Order: sequence, then structure tokens, then C-alpha cells
Amino acid sequence: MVRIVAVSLSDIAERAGVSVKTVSGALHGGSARMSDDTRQKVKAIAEELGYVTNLAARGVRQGWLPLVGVVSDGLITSPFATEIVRGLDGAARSAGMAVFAVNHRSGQSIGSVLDEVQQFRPRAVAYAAMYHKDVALPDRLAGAVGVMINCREAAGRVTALVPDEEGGAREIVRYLLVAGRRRIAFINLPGILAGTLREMGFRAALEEAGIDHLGVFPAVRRSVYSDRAPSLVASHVEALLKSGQRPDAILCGNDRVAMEVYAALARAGLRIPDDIAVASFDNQVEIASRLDPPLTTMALPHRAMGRLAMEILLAEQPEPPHLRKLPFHLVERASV
Amino acid sequence: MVRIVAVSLSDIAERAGVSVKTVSGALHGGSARMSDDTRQKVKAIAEELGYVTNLAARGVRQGWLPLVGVVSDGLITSPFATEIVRGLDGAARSAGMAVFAVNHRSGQSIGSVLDEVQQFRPRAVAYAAMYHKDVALPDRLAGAVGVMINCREAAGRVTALVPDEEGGAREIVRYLLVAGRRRIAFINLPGILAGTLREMGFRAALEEAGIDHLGVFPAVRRSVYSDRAPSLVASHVEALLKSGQRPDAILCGNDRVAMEVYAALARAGLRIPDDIAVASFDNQVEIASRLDPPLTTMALPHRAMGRLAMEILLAEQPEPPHLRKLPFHLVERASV
DNA sequence: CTGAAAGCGCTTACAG
DNA sequence: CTGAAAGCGCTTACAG
Repeated sequence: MVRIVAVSLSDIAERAGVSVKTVSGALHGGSARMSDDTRQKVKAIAEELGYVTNLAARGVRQGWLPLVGVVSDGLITSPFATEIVRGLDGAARSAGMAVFAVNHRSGQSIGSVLDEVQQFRPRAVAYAAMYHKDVALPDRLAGAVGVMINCREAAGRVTALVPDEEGGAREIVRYLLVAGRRRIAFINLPGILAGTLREMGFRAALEEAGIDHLGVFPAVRRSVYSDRAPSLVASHVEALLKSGQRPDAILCGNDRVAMEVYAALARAGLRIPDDIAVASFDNQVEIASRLDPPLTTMALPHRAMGRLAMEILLAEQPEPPHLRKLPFHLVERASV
Repeated sequence: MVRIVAVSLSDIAERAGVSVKTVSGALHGGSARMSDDTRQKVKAIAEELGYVTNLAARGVRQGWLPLVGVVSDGLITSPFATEIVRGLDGAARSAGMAVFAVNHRSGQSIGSVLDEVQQFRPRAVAYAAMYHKDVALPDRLAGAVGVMINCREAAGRVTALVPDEEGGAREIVRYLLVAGRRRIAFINLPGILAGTLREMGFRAALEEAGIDHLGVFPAVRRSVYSDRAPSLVASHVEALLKSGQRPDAILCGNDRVAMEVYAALARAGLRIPDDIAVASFDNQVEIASRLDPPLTTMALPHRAMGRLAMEILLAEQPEPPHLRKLPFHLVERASV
């Protein structure tokens, strides 16, 4: 492609008959003292010449580029990841930073991606995971990562921002109880941290209310949850409906599981929420709001994690590493 | 966060007792001539010191950073956008470039985002749209954008890569015809370029086969398609089923529309594909593969657009601006 | 209020 | 085969 030779401060200086330092001050140094005349003249010439700041040059001087690197496992692919980036991006821009997202490709070590990012001399670096898990950072790089998003650094050396899975599960169960539901089953995502923690919350909330649950069932056969694994959802629902105690509410591991529960319930001729309530986790809007009836679901705090991450990264006073659990929020629709 | 002072080439040079130029040659100049001894020694010291190339410094020298800027309307949010980035990213990495994605926020002019990106002196810049449309680039910036992805530059000044909507519609209709379907209706996305072009393909394919269609209906009321607009899908399906000529196939504007068609058909007690076939556009995997039965749908060439875009951006010989339509591909599942 | 110069960390002619 | 120097476009003490 055609490359127009970029105009530099010295081009402007020459044209304005002033020094480069004066131009720099006029354009970027908000508080630099000079006559208003000079400043206006310089600005006008810069505009006329189509000057665009060269951040690389400033960067080599300052030692860093106004970038916040975000390295994530797998491509920033899910709607959730997008929310994280949205949160980061908003906060970054107000600080004059841009978000530079780099993904590690399968087979690539986390260390090599981190190195790749460091080459650009970002101001700070975050690590973000697609789903809530533990991540082991190589020793030499633990210090280079300022915050973990949606994951915990295995050795606890880095501040981590994660969803409060247990609290979220508690909240949705309480909501079902308030709605008068008493026979509740949970079709959970097996083999992942979120599933384990939510199950704890689920059990705790029911115990607290003195109510027995109808069981916790795995959505798929594989021990680690994966969309590719054969689904067990339909058979669980059928078994549940045939059992002595028919549930009056089914809590689902995510909205896709809920989608299958809806289908199984429709096949059985049951109406939601009249015959049976359905609730879930994720708030994957495209699914949840399109389901009939629209799905009541717990939204993950992805945007908040992103926003808070940027605050931590850009903070003047670094805090000691800690784990911060952010609350889900309930999105009420019509399935309960 | 703690910042370790970065090690520079001169640190290595000092330690190795050679000049900076030798270090630079040993580390980065693949073909630079020097004794193997020197090269090995320099590399070992670089490793030991944890040297990381300073791309900002190299960039100020070369005039550009090894970045390909991608500016898009709205956040890289949809699964489709992700595929574009995936395509770009793969091609970029093989060329030693990183993808730098910047979105324009609502209210921000396209010119100002482009300027923002230019500050980083990227090697090349692409513009990507969330959905197929025409985009007007400001005159002064048309030359700065090397390729349009999923959109056409309004004045045709920039090479544009778009899905072959008309061809895709033709192909899926032919597929329905081969499957023996003869009474086909189309619930289309109104008011967007993709919808208009697909409708042309739909009509052409049926005309070519000498078959009448059962009508083209808008999925939503609003003239511009939006997920927020009230859906008309269910009522179209009901009307279609009640009409004299019941359809044996419904083509849907996208997978979310298909999802609603499934629901309406289920309510009517009709089986897919035995009673009626359903096909669609998008291949939004989370929906299409989760539907029961899994949905046959035309996948958009997003990844291919991304890959090809990078080739165009990085090409030695720039081509004159042209419009390139990339083919959809059929994802056969079980709904036809 | 403004200028001349040094220096950030690289790469690239130019010498030897 | 290797070095010393210039220069990329900035910003920041240091002078005046």
C-alpha cells in the first residue's frame, strides 16, 4: 500500500520557525509555558500538515508504549471475553492507553506469548482466561503480570479477579426459593472450577433453608466440561420427570444447557415457568433472550472484572497480591 | 506494579566485550556475518540477562511498528468478528506482525479512531465491519486503509472483501431443491445489504429451476434489522402453516431466526426435517449445533476474509482497488 | 518565554 | 569479521 511519509515535529518546527522543543510543548505539553500566539501557530501548522504523534518515538524515550497488554488463553472468542475487553478498554482509554490483546495459540507456551507482548514495552500486562481456572505462571514472568482476570495465579503471587461462583449460586437458589420453588435440581458443568464452587453454593443455600435438593447432575459425560462432549441433559430431565418427586425448578450450568432443558421440557409437554421453573448461569444474551420464555439467568461480572483490572494495573500504589471475588448479577426474565 | 529495568543491546555488548552492532547482528540479523563463537556467546548472554527486543526502538528507526491495525465498527464482539481476527492473526504471525484491534466507540468518528491507530505507526491498517455494509471513509484517510473487510468503501477507493451473499443464497436454495423441496419460503433480514443480496440469489435460484417461491418475509418489523426489534418470525410461520400451500422448507435469515422457527414448528407439532426442512445463514455454532435437530446453515467466509485481507495488506505489489466476493460454505447438519 | 543538546534503544551505511 | 558513528522522532534537563 501507498505510504505517505509521516510529518515529524521538526517539519513543523521548520515551518513555524521555532525549535522542536517548542513544538513538542505546544502540541503535547499541556502546561508548557509559551505565548499563546506561538502555541496557536504551531497547532495550526500541525493540523495543516496532518501531523500524527509518533508513539513509537515517544515510547523509546519513556521506556514504555501507552499499551496495556492482555494475554489470554485461546482467542478472545466468547461473548464473555468481549465483555472483559470492553471493561478494560473503557478504563484504558480514560487513562490514554490502548488495549493490546494477544492470544496464545494452541501449542504455544504462556511464557513465549508474554515475551511477545513485552517486546512492545506495554505499560502493564494482564492475563485473562476464557473460563474460571487456575493458571501457573512461569517464575520469571510472575512479576511481569499485574493482574489475573477470570483466573487465579496458581501460587497466589498475582492479584486475581474472579466471579463469586459460590455467592452467585447461593443467590439464584434463594431467588428460586422466594419464588416458592421447593423441589430443585441442578444440572451442573462437571470437572471445572466454576461447577465445583457453584455446587457448594447451591448446597449451602438449600441447607440454610432446611430444604433437600433433588440432586446435582453432570451436563456431559466427560469429566472436564466441553461443548463437544455428548450431552446428558435430555436424559437427566427425562429421569427427573419420571421420578417420584418431580422437580418444580431446574438450575442449569449455563444457558446452553438451559436451551437443552427447554427442549426436553417441551417434548414432555411441560410449560415454563408454570409447571417448572428454569434458571441458569451466564446470561449469554443471544440465547437467553431468544428462548421462549426468555431465560432468567445469573450474569457473570466480566465487564466489572475488566474495569477493575485496569484500575489495578494503572494504580499508583500497588497492592499486595490478593483474590477478589466479584458478584454475579441476576437477570430476571420470564422462566421463573 | 514492579518494573524491572529492561536490558538493552548495549548491556549485552558491554558484558560480551563487543560492539552494539555485533549484538544486534547476532540476535536479529540472521545473515549478518560474524564468527559462530561470537554469535553463540552473545546469544548466551542475552538469554542469561533475559533480553527482550525493544520493538519501540526498532520502530522509531524503521518508521513503523510490526503491527497491523484493525479498526472495526463497534467492539469485536460477535463470533464472526472473532473469525475475522483469527484469519488475520494467523497470517500476521507468519509475517512477524501482531494484530492491533481498535474499535470505535459509539459517538466516535471513524477518522479519529484511524488517527488513534496511526499514532502507533502500524505497518498497515484494515477496516472491518460487523455486518456487510457500505462504509464512507473520510477522504484524507482513504489512502491509509489498505483493505475493507466485510464491507465496501462507499467510493470504491479501497479493495473490499465481502461474502458472496447472492451466491450463498443460490447455493442453499439449490441444496434444498436437490433434497426434493419444492415449496420454499424465506424469512429474511430486512433492511440490510446482506438481506437484499440474498433475496436476489434466492429468487434467481428458484427462477432458474422454474419454481415459484412461497414468499419472502421480514424477520422483524423495523426496516433495519436489529435483534431488539420485535420478532415477526412466529407469526409468519403460523400464517405459512395455515395457508393453502404449506411449505416443505423454510430458509432463515440467520441462525437466531431459525431458532425461532424451530420453536414455532414445535408448537405446531411439526417435525424437522420430515415435515419441513429448515436452513439458514451464519453457522453460529453455539446455536446451530445445539438445536435439535442440528441446523444446516451457510457459514460466512469470515476466516477467509481475514486471511486474504492480511495477504493484501502485506503484499509487495499493491493491486488496484477491487471488490472481491468470497464464497460461503455449506455446513450440513440434520435439518434438511 | 525559547533554544541547543543529550539521550532513549535500536539499525544501517561507512570504515577498517 | 568487527567497530564507531549517525540518525530515527521524540522528551527532558540545562542554559540563556
